[in-house]
Amino acid sequence: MRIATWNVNSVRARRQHLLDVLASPDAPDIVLLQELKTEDAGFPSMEVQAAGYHALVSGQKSYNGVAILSRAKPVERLRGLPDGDGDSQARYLEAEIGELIVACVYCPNGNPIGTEKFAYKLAWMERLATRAEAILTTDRPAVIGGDWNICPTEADVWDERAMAADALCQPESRAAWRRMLWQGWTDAWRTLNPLPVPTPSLGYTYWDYQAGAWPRDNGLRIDALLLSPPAAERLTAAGVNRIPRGWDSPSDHTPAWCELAEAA
DNA sequence: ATGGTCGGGCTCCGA
Repeated sequence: MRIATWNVNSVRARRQHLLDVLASPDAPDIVLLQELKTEDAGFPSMEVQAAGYHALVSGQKSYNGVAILSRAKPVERLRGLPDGDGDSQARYLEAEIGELIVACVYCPNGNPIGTEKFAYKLAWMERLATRAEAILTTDRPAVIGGDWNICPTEADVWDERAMAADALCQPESRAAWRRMLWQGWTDAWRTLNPLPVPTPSLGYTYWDYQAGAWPRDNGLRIDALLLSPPAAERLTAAGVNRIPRGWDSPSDHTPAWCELAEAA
């Protein structure tokens, strides 16, 4: 079973790119999408269904928005993190697909640091950690995947100094990431590409639109799939599909994926 | 060289 995550930066602008990914020979069985930037009505449900996928969509006008696509029918478990106190940002969607629990996250960016946006980022990650702990206690195979807007380590960025003031690379952001690992989540890509890696850029999933970041390969690894222990036991492969980032008018992110063996 | 580029929706915000 192949599971992918992809921040499409507007599903309407990237409709054909999405359909091309879904129609490829190595298309994932489950796809987690972020930054739909549209209400549910703007999601290309008919075309996605015609491509062979069910879709759960949590859209929002202009900003955010997440979706879970699956060849097998997903059953919704949760829409939005608990304890949001009126939080209306569409950043979390959780479902079960058979025994597998799947959560799609679009974690807050948090820039610029020192503002309420950064405080919101950290508070949101706290709420996510609480939910993640609850998922772990089910002892079921589970995946939390998405755009984490956190660069986990210096090895996950092309130039640590250039990003030193960025919310994605702050110690508090990285601590929020490590907390997930300490809970017991396995970073699929990093586990199969342990440090030190010969070519760190093979893990990059995001390249800024500006300053020639893509042709210079000035990227970051900020999109990732975390596996609960029963899912991690089944991990057989992980990778980044760089091809869509090279298409015309691309998203600034490209899909990251992992492969789980079928349950014994 | 302290810039640059996207998408959405509207004259600016978020990334």
